[in-house]
Amino acid sequence: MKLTPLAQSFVLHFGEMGSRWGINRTVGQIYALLFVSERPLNADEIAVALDFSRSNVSMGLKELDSWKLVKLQHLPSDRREYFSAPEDVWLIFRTLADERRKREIDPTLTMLRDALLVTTTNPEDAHAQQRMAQMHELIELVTTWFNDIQRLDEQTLRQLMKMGAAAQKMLEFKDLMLFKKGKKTEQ
Amino acid sequence: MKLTPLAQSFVLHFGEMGSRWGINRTVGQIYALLFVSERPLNADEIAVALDFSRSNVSMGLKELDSWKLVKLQHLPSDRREYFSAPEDVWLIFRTLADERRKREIDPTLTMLRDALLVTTTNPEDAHAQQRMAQMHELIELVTTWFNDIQRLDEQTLRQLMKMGAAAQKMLEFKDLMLFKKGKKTEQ
DNA sequence: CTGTAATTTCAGTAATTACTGAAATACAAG
DNA sequence: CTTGTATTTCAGTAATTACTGAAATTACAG
Repeated sequence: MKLTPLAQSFVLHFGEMGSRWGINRTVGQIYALLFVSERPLNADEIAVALDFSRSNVSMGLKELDSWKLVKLQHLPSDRREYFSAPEDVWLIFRTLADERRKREIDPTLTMLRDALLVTTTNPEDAHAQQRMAQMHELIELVTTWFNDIQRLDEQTLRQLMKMGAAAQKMLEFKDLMLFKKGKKTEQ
Repeated sequence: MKLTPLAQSFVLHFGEMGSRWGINRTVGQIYALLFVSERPLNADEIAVALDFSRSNVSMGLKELDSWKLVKLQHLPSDRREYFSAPEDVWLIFRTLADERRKREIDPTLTMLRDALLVTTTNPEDAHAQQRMAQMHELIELVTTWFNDIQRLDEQTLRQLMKMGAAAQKMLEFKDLMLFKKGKKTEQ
């Protein structure tokens, strides 16, 4: 298995970018390789293509698996495990977003909620709590919204995004629609 | 400068979470401290409060500055520089999102565009390019949209987000509104 | 079962990243 | 200019994280 220069540069780029996230170089490269590959690859093929040790590949795949980013399958009369990235880039995006929320946002929300429950007399703490409340509200709002958006089917999502700034215009029309008709106003 | 247990746990949490991003523990803690602080702090105060070396604080502040996340000011008849986090959490959020886009998304878009310009005969490369095109389209769509959304003023944004899943409902009404009236349909 | 191929684990080591203290620089005030 | 205080830089070191090869474990065909 030899990489073409095109695939090579894609893979290397993802290795670099990987480091800018929490994800490491190895994992980034492995995923990039699976992503552009025409067919599922087994661990040895990956190790050869990227020139990593077999065990490093094993650990990388385990990591990707924990992110639910790889599909695992077997080929007829071949005991080895074959890995691939999902065809659907939207699915990949959602999976990534979900997993990152779980790991990077949820713990913070929990911490903030706990901190806000503490009763305090100290004016310094009172201010800190006020700040935490602001942060909590923002995060909650953004993640809930993002969550809602994410649930939409791809077609709708695509339309929604293509509309982009038109969203504001829609909001101006909001009152003309169902929302204000007898229902209590938002915010 | 002595931290209360409440501030302490907030600061420590941000140190930990920092590592899950690219940002390091020191920088995370410094920002958390500035965020909850009632008043701007100078570098020495930060060093004492967090028990870091003065030079480490200097580097951390430099890093935060490169993210445009801190405000710098001087107090009357005090030569030292005082740092603070913006009051407005939305502003912080936007700044963070902008900067992350610049650092983590834009380089990838550039790489993808370059890779897609390469003309190739190889069927392996053809497939790789197809995959890269999918990825490129997705990223472009999501970031453009996010960009548009971000430009809205806070009030509108807040409404928009509170509506959440109602967005889908709005889309169903789309055709009743201006959009289809003589204009070419999207997508 | 047994034997073999596939995979994972893990202790040791390499590589990277974070942090410190000392020295250099900046600059306001006399 | 000189002095004193604030800040940054940077070389060396500490701490963390990534990676490897060997050994252990697992999977499964015969």
